[in-house]
Formats: sequence, structure tokens, C-alpha cells
Amino acid sequence: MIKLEALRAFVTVAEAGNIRDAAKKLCRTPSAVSMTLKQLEEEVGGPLFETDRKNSLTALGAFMLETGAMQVDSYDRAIERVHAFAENRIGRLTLASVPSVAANLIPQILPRFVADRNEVEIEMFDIDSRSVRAMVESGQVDLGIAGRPAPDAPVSFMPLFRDRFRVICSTDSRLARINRPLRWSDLRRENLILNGASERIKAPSYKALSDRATMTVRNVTTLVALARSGFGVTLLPALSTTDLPMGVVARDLADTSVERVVGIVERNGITLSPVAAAFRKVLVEELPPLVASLGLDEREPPETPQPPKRPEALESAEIRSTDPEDAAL
Amino acid sequence: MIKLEALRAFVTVAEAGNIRDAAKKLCRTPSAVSMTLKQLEEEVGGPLFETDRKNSLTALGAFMLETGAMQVDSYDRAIERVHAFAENRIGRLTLASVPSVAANLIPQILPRFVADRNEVEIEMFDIDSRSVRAMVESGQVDLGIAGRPAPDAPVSFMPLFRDRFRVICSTDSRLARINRPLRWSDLRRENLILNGASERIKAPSYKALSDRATMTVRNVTTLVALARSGFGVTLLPALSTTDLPMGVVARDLADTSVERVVGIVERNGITLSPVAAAFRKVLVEELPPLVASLGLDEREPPETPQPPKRPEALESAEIRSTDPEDAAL
DNA sequence: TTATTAATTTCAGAGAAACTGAAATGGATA
DNA sequence: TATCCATTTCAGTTTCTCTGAAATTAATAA
Repeated sequence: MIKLEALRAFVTVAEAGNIRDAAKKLCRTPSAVSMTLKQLEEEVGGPLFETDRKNSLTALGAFMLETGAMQVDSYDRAIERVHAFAENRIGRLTLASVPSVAANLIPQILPRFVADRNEVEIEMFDIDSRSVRAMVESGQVDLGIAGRPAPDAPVSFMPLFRDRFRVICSTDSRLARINRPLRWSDLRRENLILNGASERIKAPSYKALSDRATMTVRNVTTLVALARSGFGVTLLPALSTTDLPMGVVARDLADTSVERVVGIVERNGITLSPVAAAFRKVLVEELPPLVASLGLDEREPPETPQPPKRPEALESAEIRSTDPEDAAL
Repeated sequence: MIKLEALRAFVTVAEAGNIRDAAKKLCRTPSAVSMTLKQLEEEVGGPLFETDRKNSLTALGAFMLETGAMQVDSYDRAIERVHAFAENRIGRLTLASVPSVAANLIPQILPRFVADRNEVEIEMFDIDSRSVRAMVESGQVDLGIAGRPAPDAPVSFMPLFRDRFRVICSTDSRLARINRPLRWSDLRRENLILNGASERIKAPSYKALSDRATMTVRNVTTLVALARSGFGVTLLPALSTTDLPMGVVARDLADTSVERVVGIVERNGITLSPVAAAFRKVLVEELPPLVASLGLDEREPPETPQPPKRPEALESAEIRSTDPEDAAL
């Protein structure tokens, strides 16, 4: 059976024109190369060189050189691509993220990531938490960034940062003039507009307020426009309130337990592709400090995120089963 | 360094879905395959399968399978082509032959040769002896079939058969009525037309006749037409006289030493391509009996032709250095 | 859950293959 | 003919790969 390495030796000798130089290139002794060649000739059943001095090929040798050089090159390139893939220099990364992260955080970390990886294709979906989890679960994307899934969800979750809810109201509103964190009681007289993100807030005082609310709006732009018009107020995660237009303000809540936890959603028991793993690492290392630097939250990140090993991936998702908040934004 | 055989093992396992079946296909024990896979994963730096049960690939494994299957297939096909070439099932055969052989003998042996070799390309030139040798010498053709070259010619020669010269004359001619082999004296009163083939006849009696001749014609058809018209007579190798038209006859010469020796012309010190070697063998084995069966010559072939080994190729051409006849036809 | 079964992995030793360095051979050059 | 250089041969060593037994792990049955 003809070995690729024998082919490589032959091609090197044929191209060098003599054994000595070829042996040097191959990091072998001339005798080793000579033996390989002899064996190769035995295996193909005919002489490859016209003379002992390896500077002239037979017809068979010429054919072998043509074929062999092609194979060796192609093989080396293929192996290089495998390594490039394994070292996440090439590949394809598909992401799904809630819009607030997609718009406010991803743009800050993505450029550096792609800079060294000009052969990596990236596709990103910005969709609500529920869809993020669905896409992760179905394998449509490698990684998701979303609020914490329900504990029984078939995906694992690694929390990255907390995002407190804030009250969004018109600059003219009564609330805007209160010079301290707002209490639930401050909201009692306001018309509360519900939204996808606030849907999953569990605080009892909030429940009471939201039960009375009659309107749900899922689009942030519309939500803000309604608040600005003085029609009502709403609760949004701080990250969604970074670029508020003139006429509306965001006020902190006194109840700092009202928050969503945003993190990485990934499929259970599936090894990430090398690019995805690399991007995950970047997320874990860079998102929490980035969020902290935005000054949205004065407190520490909720947990010290540590990348789970393959077998433990599932555990890290199951460990915490506190209230599973969610944010559609 | 990733070996092709490791890739092959991986591809086989990935396609079989388990190690046991793959090991069977590879004619290895499962433990050997398992170790190969483990080493492969180490070399690429990541897991290729999701679980120990090898039925589900990681992204890296999928990429490796794609790349690897392609490489293994391509390699196997390439090696198969090299073998096909070495076993003369594929390749290209270029021949040059004097027209008499090209027209009368080659068609009888070529069909069977090409029948088992439907991927062999064949190119044949029918040209005079001198050009045959030139094409062989310059490497334009693998093999030539021609008269014996001069002893110092840079080509080797393997004689295949003798071809006696015969007298071509009109049916109405005086010579046509002589009921025995013709003697030189019979020709004394005839107008002798010279030709490329007869040019190199060395017999002294012929010399005397040809010195008196004034016309040389190199085209057989014209030559025959002239003879038919009664303009003169000419001497042609018997093989060129097999399909004489009405109106001319060929008569044997009493001097049976007047002959050309036809054989294989090949380049010195050049290994034939496998197809060429195979065709050469067919020529050596089949041409002499074929010529004998044509009844052109009652005697034995001049030597027992034996295919020369690589180093001896030159010798076999040098051994005989008797009168180097030639035939332009 | 525990026992059973099947598949895979680990390990140590055997065997095969490839490599090296020294000596022999073979061509080319003076 | 002698010398030089490249290549080959050879024997011994090193490195790899394979096997078979035992251990581990996962899946299935009780």
C-alpha cells in the first residue's frame, strides 16, 4: 500500500533532482530516502527514475510526479484547513441575541474578534429571548444571548450580567421630578404600559400594578414614544434605556431586586464549534466588565462566570434555579 | 503530523457510526482504531465526536469528515490511476512506423491491444525509416518500426523480421514470363527505377544496375503505375507488394540476400512507458509469426528476438553490425 | 434501582516499520 | 586508472502501530 509519505519523498526527490538535497528538505538521511524510493518503485512495479542519479524521470515517474505532487499539495492544504478550523481562524459563527445586547454590547466586542479572523463568517439574529432559546435548541445558531431560561429548558445557561429594570417616563411627568429611586407606591397613580421584558417580573408589588394595566407594547420605540407623550410609564431593562431620545427619562427603582439576568444560551451536550467556543470565551471575559463600565449597575456581577467544561455544561445550567426572569428585549 | 491512515480510520468510523464495524472494515481491532482516533483528536486539538459512542460528530468532526473523506477518496483514486498507468491500462502510446508495416501488419495486431485498454490513447505516424529514427531519437514517439539504423545511430534496434526485395514489373513485361526466380542478369536489359527502399541495397550486382538508372521515385503508388505502364521495373520489399493492382506482378529474386531487416527502434537508455513496453512486447511476440504466415519469406526470422532488459537495451542493438540495409517504405 | 450486556478505552507487550550510520557500490571526472 | 561524490546496502536501533486482556463506561433489562 503506497503511503503518502513515500509519495512526498518521491516528489521532493524528483523536484530536487538528487537525493541528498531532498533528504535535507525531508529531514531524513539519504539512506532513508533511498530506501523509501526503492520500496515505492517495488510497489508501483516499475522504475521511476532513469538512472541512480535522480535527475531524470521515466514516463512512469513523470506520471507519478504529476499525480503525487497534486496529492501531497492537496493533502497539506486540507490539513492546514483542519488546523485553521480547530484554531478558529476559519469557520462560521451563528449567533442569536436579544436586541438590547445585539445593539449595545456586541458591536463593542465583535470588531476585535473578527479582525484576526478574516475568513470567519458571522451571522447574527436579533430576536426576543424566547426565539433565541428556540434557535439554540433547534441548532439553528451556535450560541444565544438572552435572559435566563426556565430551569427545565433543554438548553444550558451561563449568566453574564444583571440588568436592573428602570422606569421610563416623560420628562414632564410627575415621576421625573422625584429626586430619589422610585418606590412601587410612586407608580400607583401612573398608567403602566406592559412590555415583553417586564412580563416576567415576579415582585408582588409589581404584580399588583401590572394586574391593573391594560396595554402591552412590545416595540421599544413605540413604548418610548408613548411614554414621551405622557400616556403612561413603563419598565425596561437598563441596557434598553441607554439611548433614550429627548423628552423621556429613565429613573431607577428603589427595589433593586427587579432585574433580568442575561447570559449565554447553548445547547446541552453539544460541543461548540471552535469559532463559537472562541467567541463564547470573549463574551464571558468581556461582557461583564463592559456592562459594568456602562454604569448601568453599581453592584457586582451576579456570579463569577466560568466556562463550563464539556461534561459539566449541563450542570452549570442547573445549579441555579432561582426566579427565572426574562426579557423580551 | 496527521497521517492519511488516521484520517481514513476517522472517516470510516464516522461513516459506520461505531468503532466495531469500522474496525472490521479497516481490518484492525477496535482498540487500534480507538487509539488512532484518540491520537487524531490530540493532533487537531479538539474532540471529533460528541460521545464515546461514535455516532455523533462535533462541528470539528463534521468539518474533518468533509475534508478527510475528500482527501481519502482523492488519494485512493490517484493511487489507482498510478497503478493503472503502471499496468498499462491507461496512458498514451505514440508510434512511428514505415508505411508498409503500418498498413499491412499493425492493423492486424492493434485491435486486440486496444480492446482491453479503452483508456489508452494511441497516436501513429507512418513515415519513412529515416524520419522514424529521427522521431524516436528526439523523443517525439515512444517506439519506431523501421529498417535497421546505422550502427552508430543513437537509437537501439531490435530486428523483427526480414523482408526480401522483389522485382515489380508489368504483366506484359518480358520478366513476367520468366518462370523462375530472377537473376541480376535478367534485369540487365530493363529500365530500373530506383526508390527510397532500394537505395540501400548493397549487392554489387545491383550496384552495377543502379548506377545506370536515371530515375528515382519515392511514392509506391507512382512507382507501381510506372511499372504497369511498361516504363521500367523496380525493386520493393515484399511487404510493400502485397496489394498490387492488376497489370503488375512481383517476382522473386534468385539472390535471396537482398533484403531489408525491419525491427523496433527505440531511444537508448530510456525506460519505455508501461503502455509502450506492453506494445513492444506484442510486437516482438506477434510480428515475426505474422510476417511468416503471410508467406513473404520461406525462411526463418533472422534472430530470435528477445526483449532487452533496461541496462542491456543498448547492447542488443550493438551485437549485430552486419550490412545495415534500409527501406524508405 | 441494580444487574446484565455491549461498546469502548486503557495498558503492556509483541511485532512491524522506518530510521541512522557505516561500509560498499557505482558513476563521473581528472 | 585513480579519485571523488552520490547512492545503495546492511545491520542494529528506535519509533510506531497493533493485538489481546482487563478495565471502564454506557445502554438495557430486571
